[in-house]
Amino acid sequence: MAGARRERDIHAATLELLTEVGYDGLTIEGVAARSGVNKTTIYRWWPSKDALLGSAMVEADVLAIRLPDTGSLRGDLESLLRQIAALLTGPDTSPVVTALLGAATHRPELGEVVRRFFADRLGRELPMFERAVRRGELRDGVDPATVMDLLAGAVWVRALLRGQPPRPAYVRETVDLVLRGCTS
Amino acid sequence: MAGARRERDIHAATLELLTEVGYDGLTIEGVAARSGVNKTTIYRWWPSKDALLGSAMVEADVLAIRLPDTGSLRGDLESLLRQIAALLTGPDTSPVVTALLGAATHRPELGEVVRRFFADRLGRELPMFERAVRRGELRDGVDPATVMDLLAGAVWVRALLRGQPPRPAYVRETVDLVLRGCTS
Amino acid sequence: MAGARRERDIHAATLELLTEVGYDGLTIEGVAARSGVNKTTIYRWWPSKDALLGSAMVEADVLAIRLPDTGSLRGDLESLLRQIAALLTGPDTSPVVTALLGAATHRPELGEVVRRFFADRLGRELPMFERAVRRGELRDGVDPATVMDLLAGAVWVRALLRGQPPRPAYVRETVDLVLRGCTS
Amino acid sequence: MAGARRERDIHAATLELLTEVGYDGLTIEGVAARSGVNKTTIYRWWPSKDALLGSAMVEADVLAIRLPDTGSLRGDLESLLRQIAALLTGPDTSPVVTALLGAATHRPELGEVVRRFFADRLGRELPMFERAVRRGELRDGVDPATVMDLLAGAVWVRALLRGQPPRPAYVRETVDLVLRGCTS
DNA sequence: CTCTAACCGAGACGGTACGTCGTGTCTTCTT
DNA sequence: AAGAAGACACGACGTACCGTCTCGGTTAGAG
Repeated sequence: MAGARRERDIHAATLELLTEVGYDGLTIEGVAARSGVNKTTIYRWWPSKDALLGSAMVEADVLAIRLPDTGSLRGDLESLLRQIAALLTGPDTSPVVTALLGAATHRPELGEVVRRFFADRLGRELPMFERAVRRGELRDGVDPATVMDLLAGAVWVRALLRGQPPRPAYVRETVDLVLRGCTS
Repeated sequence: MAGARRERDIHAATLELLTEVGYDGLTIEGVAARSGVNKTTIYRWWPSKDALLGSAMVEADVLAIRLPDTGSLRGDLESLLRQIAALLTGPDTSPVVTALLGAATHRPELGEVVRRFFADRLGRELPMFERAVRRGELRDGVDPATVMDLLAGAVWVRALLRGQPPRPAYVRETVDLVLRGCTS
Repeated sequence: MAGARRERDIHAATLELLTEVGYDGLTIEGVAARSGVNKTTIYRWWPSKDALLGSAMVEADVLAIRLPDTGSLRGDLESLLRQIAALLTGPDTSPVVTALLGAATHRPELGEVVRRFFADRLGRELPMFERAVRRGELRDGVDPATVMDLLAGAVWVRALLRGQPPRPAYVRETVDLVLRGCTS
Repeated sequence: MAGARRERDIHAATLELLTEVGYDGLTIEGVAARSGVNKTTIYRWWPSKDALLGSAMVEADVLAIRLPDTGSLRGDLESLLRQIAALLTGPDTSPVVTALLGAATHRPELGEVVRRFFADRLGRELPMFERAVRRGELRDGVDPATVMDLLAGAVWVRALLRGQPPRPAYVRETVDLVLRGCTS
């Protein structure tokens, strides 16, 4: 049963190299060399580069988001969005996150990791919306998932497809627009 | 200046292979074999797989969107979103589009293609918003780019990150939510 | 000192595999799998594939020759040669024997096994020649070792280097030629 | 059509390494490194280690034998045998020759090389026997192939299986014995 | 209607990484 | 004491593409 003895070393090397050389520059041989482990050892435990990346990311909790509780939905959403924007643009996190999300579109293995993560995060965000409903900040019939799609999607499009880091003003603007739609 | 005599063949083979075997399965050698052209001929004209892909996609106008004019902003936006959703999920288009957008995150060359495309499309969408302003469907101070970020981003997140094809009801819901925010 | 408890199983598996897949196809891992023994167990008792092969062959007495006593040197030699030819060409024995003799040329360990075997067999053949001397079938000054070199060598060259199985007529011819030289 | 540009380098490296590290120590990667050629280049032209070895040996004419014409069959045969003995025991040639002959027993590809060589050499030796017949040194009904089998086989058995280099006295003894059988 | 420049095919190559197999070693746990 | 179980470093395997180079042909438009 057991598992790889040097798993931590291997995961660490994987993420280091990912940030340094990017998804395509990342090779199993490179990870082996960096982690001081033999190539075959990696193949023993992970069937593919993607599987390795996936487990490294899960273990490292790369996409971790602190769930805010600021007292208002507006504050909570702005906090969330700023964190997402930081993940997508921060020098440390951006290579890893974009690699993951980029590859997820054509790599079933990583797609699954991402889907699981999004489902899980949505579950953890629900209380935020429940608090908002109790405070009367949200009219009935608004699906939290849709709200998160809109806001996270906007930041994502801005940062990665338009190539414009989402600044605080932009975050406020999008949250404001969506919140108006959620109350009116 | 000129250009490759067999450019059309090569572009066609590129897109065919892209849909068949995906971004990573796509190789210059494969394109050469499929298009009946020698490998060196491809290298003569395109410095990289991404450059080739980029030019093939531009030429094929893969991301083409018909700009609607339905008489109402709601109708226009729903039409746009449905088209985007179709691109992201259609059996013919999805492999190409996701390959492009996935690779764009870590491939400067393709990122540039995407950014240019988005900027251009936004420009072509502006008249739609100007008509809406004239019709009084949009309060002042709403940035069309932000609206498109929100809506396109939501569809994108749904389709590619959550793995749930955006159905018509979802499209209506998001447009409704955003439009409420645009008028209130 | 002791010895492996499962030595017989291991030896059996070794020879089976040798006949099935040949010298180069024979692997320690294969022997372990076939004999139901752990790889480390084999390494505990034999330092190398060759050592294992050597001991398996010695134990199995693969090169065993019945020493004939037909009443005449001609009959004795023909009997011996036929046995050698059978060893070199028989479907069961040939893979083992040729593996051993082939490897002996560049594997000290197996070379030693072979040399010991040849020396031993010569010793057991000597009485045959002594009987012949007593019967006056052999002039003085003929070295039995040379006679055996000539005859065994001829069969060996035929069978393995020329790729022509030595037929009975051939055996008779060579024995006749050498015997003429031994009496004249 | 063409062929490998660096064929000579590769063949040279092959034979050098064969003498230095033996048949089993010889690797394609080693040959590539020694010859300054890339591994794939070797695989482009030779499907296996054996094929490479075979062509290297054919080209190098490793088993070359000068055909003597001393005026007597005895002289011719002694010359031949001394050459064979030298091939089998000389510091330069022995590794190559024993590797070839050892591997020939279980490597079809090399077996074919050896068989072709022996057939060819026998053809070139025939005139020697025809001269002997004309001189009356050979009775009718003696097959030259058998004579060569006996003599070459004896030297071979001595050198490689008994591990005793065949000295001149031994060569004379075997030739004498066989020649007696050929005339009586 | 040629001639010349642009383009192409072919063949060979050095190179990186792949994913696999087998080696021989080591430690720990089980009879 | 012997063996089973599992992890490992290591070396080589044979393969796929990469990107580059040289050489010799083909094509097609400008003179």
